[in-house]
Amino acid sequence: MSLEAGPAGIEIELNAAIVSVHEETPIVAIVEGLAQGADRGADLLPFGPFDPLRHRTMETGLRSWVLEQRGIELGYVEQLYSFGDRGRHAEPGDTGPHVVSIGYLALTQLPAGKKPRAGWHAIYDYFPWEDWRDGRPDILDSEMMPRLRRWASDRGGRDDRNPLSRSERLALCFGVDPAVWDDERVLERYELLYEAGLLAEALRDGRVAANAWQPRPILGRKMRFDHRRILATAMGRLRAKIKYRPVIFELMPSAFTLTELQKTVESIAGRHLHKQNFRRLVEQGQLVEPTGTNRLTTGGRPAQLFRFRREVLPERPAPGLRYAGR
Amino acid sequence: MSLEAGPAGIEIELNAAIVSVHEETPIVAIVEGLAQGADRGADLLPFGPFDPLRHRTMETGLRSWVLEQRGIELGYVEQLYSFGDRGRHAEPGDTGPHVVSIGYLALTQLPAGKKPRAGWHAIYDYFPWEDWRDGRPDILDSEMMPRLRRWASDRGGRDDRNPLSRSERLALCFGVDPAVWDDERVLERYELLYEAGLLAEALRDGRVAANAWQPRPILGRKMRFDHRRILATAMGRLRAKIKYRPVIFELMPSAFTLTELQKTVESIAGRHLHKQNFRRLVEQGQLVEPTGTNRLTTGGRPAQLFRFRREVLPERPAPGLRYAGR
DNA sequence: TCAAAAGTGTTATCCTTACACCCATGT
DNA sequence: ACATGGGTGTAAGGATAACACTTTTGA
Repeated sequence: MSLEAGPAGIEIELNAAIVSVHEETPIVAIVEGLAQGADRGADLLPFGPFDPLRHRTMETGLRSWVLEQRGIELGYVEQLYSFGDRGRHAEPGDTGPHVVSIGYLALTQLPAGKKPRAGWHAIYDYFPWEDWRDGRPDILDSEMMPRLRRWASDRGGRDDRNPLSRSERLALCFGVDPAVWDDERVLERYELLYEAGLLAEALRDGRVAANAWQPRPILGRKMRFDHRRILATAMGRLRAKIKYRPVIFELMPSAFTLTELQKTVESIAGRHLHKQNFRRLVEQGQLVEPTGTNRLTTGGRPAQLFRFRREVLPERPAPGLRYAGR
Repeated sequence: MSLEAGPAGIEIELNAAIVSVHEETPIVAIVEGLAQGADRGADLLPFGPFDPLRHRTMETGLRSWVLEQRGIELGYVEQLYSFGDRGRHAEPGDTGPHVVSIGYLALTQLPAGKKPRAGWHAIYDYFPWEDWRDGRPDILDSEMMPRLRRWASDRGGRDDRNPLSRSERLALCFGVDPAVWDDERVLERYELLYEAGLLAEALRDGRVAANAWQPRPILGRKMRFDHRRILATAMGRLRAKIKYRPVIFELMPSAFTLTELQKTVESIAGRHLHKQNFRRLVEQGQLVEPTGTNRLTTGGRPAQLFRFRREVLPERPAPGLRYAGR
């Protein structure tokens, strides 16, 4: 897809974080270990060029090559962010066109009953600190917090251009002291880890020199370039969005039990929810309606099956108000 | 900035919706009436190319030409969205490189006491239906709703690929019947108006033929290309954001009264807020602290002056929760 | 003393959180 | 019968929404 665009030519690369949930595990479509150069062996998100001659919009372009490459017909697709950072993408000595990356979040269900083979990977393998369903992840206290605290007290704890001090940011992102862990801040945590030099990709970008006190700069499974950043953006956006838009149903089959729905939300949110409150929320949000049938294979009492109630969309103003009416 | 990139060459255009508030009126920086071709006489947002050879990131590029062009040192800057639609930008017969537009929201204060002369314009002149501070805008019932209802019942009220019917979308966007007016849906309203052919730019894009029953397709002040769309995105994002991030203080001087703060929020939200509830919100959100001084020129009882309490950032998880703890 | 705007007090209501408990099935 | 998950009732606490009222200045 190299178009010989001259020294300052620009190419658009579309990157897709295609998210699904399989057996209570959020997974993402990847291309395994094909990255070259400094990122050899790292995973990639599916990506492709935007060719304005073939596709009217970037989203149709993305849908089309995802279908070709992976055989996936995407439903929900949302643009996340565009990056144009020089040096981020290029190999040393690279003279090719400059690449602007545009990240997308897509949600899909796996073909029912199909086990995700190669081509998918558990998202929390890339962000082990984000899954609190079995309590606070050990890696936080054993590997991360000590190094982060050292980073926070380094250089006077201040960075240029940032109104917050390093330790304020640390507290905010990682829920220290008065602050609490906010599951939506996936990207902010990723960026702080990147700045603090705790991620492999920070080294390859030459952003942080390998320090004596940072012997193991690799946290989580390796991923190429800014692809892990795009995935972090996707997870943060998804966690935020399920709170005020019914996107979770993009990840559900057409009929499901309330427990299955809750488990799916929990897998995305990375934490447990209170059963009854969750049910009340779903119920009084009028998000679902019973199908009238039961699931008998629960291992206990049979569970009612529900379906998504599309009518909520025109009905409710979408929760999430702050300042109130008058 | 034309780089001769070949037939399929791509250029990145950065567009800035630079928003401020002057005397309870939200305003935006514009370039007046300089658009050419089909949009002659329409206003433009400030824009400039992204040159990866000069700027490491797109945001620094944007900051730099905004400073050059307008002498504005931007504080808060946020990327909104990237558009690559073919035909949207080009003149008929155009053979130049394809342009991908990236929209940004920036917030700034006017130099104190300075009247915004040329170069700024009231945002609600572009979206007269968005300002509900003096009650429901007349234009809705006199000009818009009749035409929108006709559009909704046209063609069986259904569009391909959209799960909602036209009248459902109309109700949702414009607060018909059970639905209420949601101030955040600025972009959705804009897009619906565009689809329904009520905006001048829909005609120029050839999307909607001029119909007999649509004699006046011009609502609001004219703006070039997709610039009004970018501005709509910016307003929607800003209205949403002030509810869970303290960005409103980017629009305030360093000291202000609570009433001034409320008026500023109201000007952005496009509606009135309950005085006391607003104060309680600010107070128990611990967003401000008294400076100890008063403003005596209120026209009535002097008002306490406050300043933004930066410490809220590390303290509060940022309001806006949906599913709850445990 | 009166207009104008700042700044409370108080209540009804709803939503959130969490407690504990009951129900229907397979083994 | 009992283990296993499905499925409720209800009450305490807090946030919200709306009432109307008092205070302090300038003219």
